[in-house]
Amino acid sequence: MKYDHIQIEKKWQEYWDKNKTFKTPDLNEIDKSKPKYYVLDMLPYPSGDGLHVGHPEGYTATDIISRYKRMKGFNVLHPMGWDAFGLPAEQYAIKKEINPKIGVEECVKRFREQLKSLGLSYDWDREINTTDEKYYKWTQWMFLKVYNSYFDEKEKKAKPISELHVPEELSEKEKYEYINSQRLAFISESPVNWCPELGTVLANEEVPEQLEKGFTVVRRPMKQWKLRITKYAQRLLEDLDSVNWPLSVKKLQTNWIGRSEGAIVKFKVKSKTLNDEREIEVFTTRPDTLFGATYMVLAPEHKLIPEITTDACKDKIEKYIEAASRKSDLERTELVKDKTGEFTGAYAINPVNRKEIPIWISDYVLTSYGTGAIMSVPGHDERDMEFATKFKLEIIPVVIPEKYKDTGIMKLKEEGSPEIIIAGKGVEALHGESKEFHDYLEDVKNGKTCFTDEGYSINSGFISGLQTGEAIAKMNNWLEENGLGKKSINYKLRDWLFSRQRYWGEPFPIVHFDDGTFKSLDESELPVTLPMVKSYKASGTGESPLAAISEWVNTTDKATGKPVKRETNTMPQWAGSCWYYLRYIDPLNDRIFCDKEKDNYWMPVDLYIGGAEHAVLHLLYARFWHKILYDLGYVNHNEPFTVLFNQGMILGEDGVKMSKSRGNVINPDDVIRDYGADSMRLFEMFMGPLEATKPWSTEGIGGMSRFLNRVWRLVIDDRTGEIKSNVTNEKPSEAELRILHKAIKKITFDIEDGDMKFNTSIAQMMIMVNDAYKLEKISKELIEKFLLLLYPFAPHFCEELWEKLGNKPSMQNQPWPEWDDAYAKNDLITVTFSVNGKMRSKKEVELDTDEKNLEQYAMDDPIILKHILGKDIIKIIVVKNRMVNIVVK
RNA sequence: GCCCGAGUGGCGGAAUUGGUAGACGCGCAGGACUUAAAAUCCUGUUGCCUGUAAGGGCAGUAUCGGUUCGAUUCCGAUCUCGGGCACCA
Repeated sequence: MKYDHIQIEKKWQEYWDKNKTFKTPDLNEIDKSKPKYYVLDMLPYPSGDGLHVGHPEGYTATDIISRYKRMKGFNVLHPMGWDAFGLPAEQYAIKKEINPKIGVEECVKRFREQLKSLGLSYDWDREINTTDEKYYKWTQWMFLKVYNSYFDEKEKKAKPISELHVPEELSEKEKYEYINSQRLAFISESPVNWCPELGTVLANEEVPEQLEKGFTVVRRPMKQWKLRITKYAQRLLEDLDSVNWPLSVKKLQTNWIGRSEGAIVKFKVKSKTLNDEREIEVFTTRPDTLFGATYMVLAPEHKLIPEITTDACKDKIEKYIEAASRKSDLERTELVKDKTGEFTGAYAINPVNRKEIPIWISDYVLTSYGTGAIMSVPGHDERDMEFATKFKLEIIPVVIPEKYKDTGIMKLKEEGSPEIIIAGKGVEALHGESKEFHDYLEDVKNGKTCFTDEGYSINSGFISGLQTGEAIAKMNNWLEENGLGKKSINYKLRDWLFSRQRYWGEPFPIVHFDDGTFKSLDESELPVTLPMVKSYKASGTGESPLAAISEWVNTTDKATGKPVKRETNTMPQWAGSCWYYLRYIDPLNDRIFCDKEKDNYWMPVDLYIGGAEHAVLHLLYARFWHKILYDLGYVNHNEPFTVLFNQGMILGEDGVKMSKSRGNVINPDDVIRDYGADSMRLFEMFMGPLEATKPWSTEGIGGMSRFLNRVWRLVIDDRTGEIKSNVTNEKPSEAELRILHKAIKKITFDIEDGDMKFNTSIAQMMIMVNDAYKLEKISKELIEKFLLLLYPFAPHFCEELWEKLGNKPSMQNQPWPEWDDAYAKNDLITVTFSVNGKMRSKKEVELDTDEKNLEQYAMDDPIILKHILGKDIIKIIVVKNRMVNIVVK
């Protein structure tokens, strides 16, 4: 009987299902003396197209680890579920003209079948679906927790809003507003990323992906829900140190959070339109360049603009603001290389030298970063220089590179007049002495050179002559002493835009009163379910389709009996996946999202595998939610995922990304039908390290199927289907033990080291099989041990042979084999002999032959003798168990 | 422009820590079995030069240079590709 993958895989999948082989018992039934291991795959989004070959790659890796860890005696949690709210599911449903709920059911069914056909060892009793109301009830519950919390600046953590100190003297309305302004979930009216094609707003993190798909994204002021993730910027940054994640992902998150240290500086405004003096605050990372600030620029959205603009400039300014507001982000950045701007007619006073400097507006200053205003130091900032050159604004060099330190600073310090290099004596003094330095200063003044690095201050009064670091420190002190500014830290990270104007998402547990106020629902009123409707297409007006369903929107406030309208925005796709890993731990609990004791046992996740595309989106959001839950005491750990691993992409056979339009998509169903799930699993692991991007190969998987057939025929007689006659019950011979123990050692190391390089494990198994074929007879014990090694990789195949050899299923209960170094090591080792570093000869010697003998062997070697004949031996290097190198002249 | 990561045969990829470059697989070539094919098994497979042959020589891990007895591995510069960020003051 030949190896029949279709029949065998079906048989064992049914067996595992029926016997619940991979069920993880509830906490009170578990043997707690064993260590735990939580292996998690990133929650898949079931699409209409089904799986592609990229999905099983990561899933196979986690499956290997799961099966291995169970054999090693761990309690393993290895669950699977579905992330199904959001745009793709909704777009799919629109295309098919069905309700998304129906569409999701279809896709999930298909995905589940496909995953099962891969023989993955999930505990299917813990399956979750983010669109199930029993699930999203808790997503809404968590939103309430976020909404009903504020961030305590002293303790740097979230606390219940009931603990917030509200000033007594405020009126009721002011109190309401004050509390709302402190909540971690809040409504804000600000420019957001509006995507007209999708009819919804997008989070900053989502914009690049949609632009890549060819959608447009424009800035548009809208009232939206946001989550105050910025309060957690510092913790999200710091705690990256405590997790074992790929450096690239840490780097990505670090850049996204974008911490920068600097100072806030206050500039007084001098304007004809104002009687009192107003102040403009700016953020700068280089307070040492304050003496070089020759003008200011405000973002077009800056609040002070209407107040300070002079009548003469009003028209032009208003026009500019109008034009800027209509530009998309893309237009404001990439497409427009030329700087634009307008003069307000107003001036500010540079606090360090009392100089009057003009105030401009320009869209190169972003309203959402820092204070929305900058001081311009054109000599030392490329953007400022570009602007200054275009509008003919003054440029003063205030920092010089290290190489001019001596010619510049030292010399002038001796003369006691460090700050007058530009005019008068300073320049005179330099003439003839250092033309190069003089030319450098001229280039800066003329806008030809821009020096943005650190160096030494010049033309800067009390900080002239200081190195940048010292200059910054001294300036910061000066600012603080004079009440003109202070040290400050800024982050690029913005608050998370949390509402979408679409149907297919979690409704907010919020209701609005007629007077414009709103309140959250009580926990007992959850879940707020999505109404089943016919038309759920995006209205495109900026309003959710839910707004049109009056019988859903209009309801009554439980507490007051007043008529209220439900919030009609829905939550973004990421909401459900922010906490799913907690639900797996306690999926049926209807009292709480996850029992705290169970959380304490299973969390944190020991291994988390998924694609790199989630580096900032999901992984940042999930960490943020987890920290809030931690602060409020619902979970026991600060970070959810201890180890993260990114699997690489699988490309088409042509070496480019798989896509329908290219026609290079490989369907796993076909592969499993033709070669079997075991061959596919093995091949995906054999293609290369898990993290690498690598092309698919149909011929390659044929080779893997050949390998399994070779193993099969090693044991089974093809014609009779019986165990082959040369398989004996004798103990393995020494030769057999040698090939076995080497393989056990290699494979155990490969799995344990966490590099996810299973290609070498499989190579080792192939070597073992090749060696076994050379034996006259084979011990049954050897084959059984080999099957245990192969089992995590090709489980159906191994279960079948295991059973055929007379053993009881399942192999899952067998312990992982141990190796003995006495057999894993080679007794004989090949040592190479080199002359002048060039390998000339080699010899087999016993392991650990001492250096003296090795040297003697080399000197006795006729080939070596030939190469050193008639030459002087300068040096002999001997490395035990490796080589001898003779240096001659 | 800035920040990561990677460049090894025809291809995917191996090479503890600086110590035999190319494990294992694919492909290809030759052979065995077969009436034939498929399947299977065996042999060979970095390039160039040399030899009837066994063999021998030289070059070779993107390029150039450095450290070293010895470099795919360490250091410096350059090139190419992939990923991320991009007026963040």
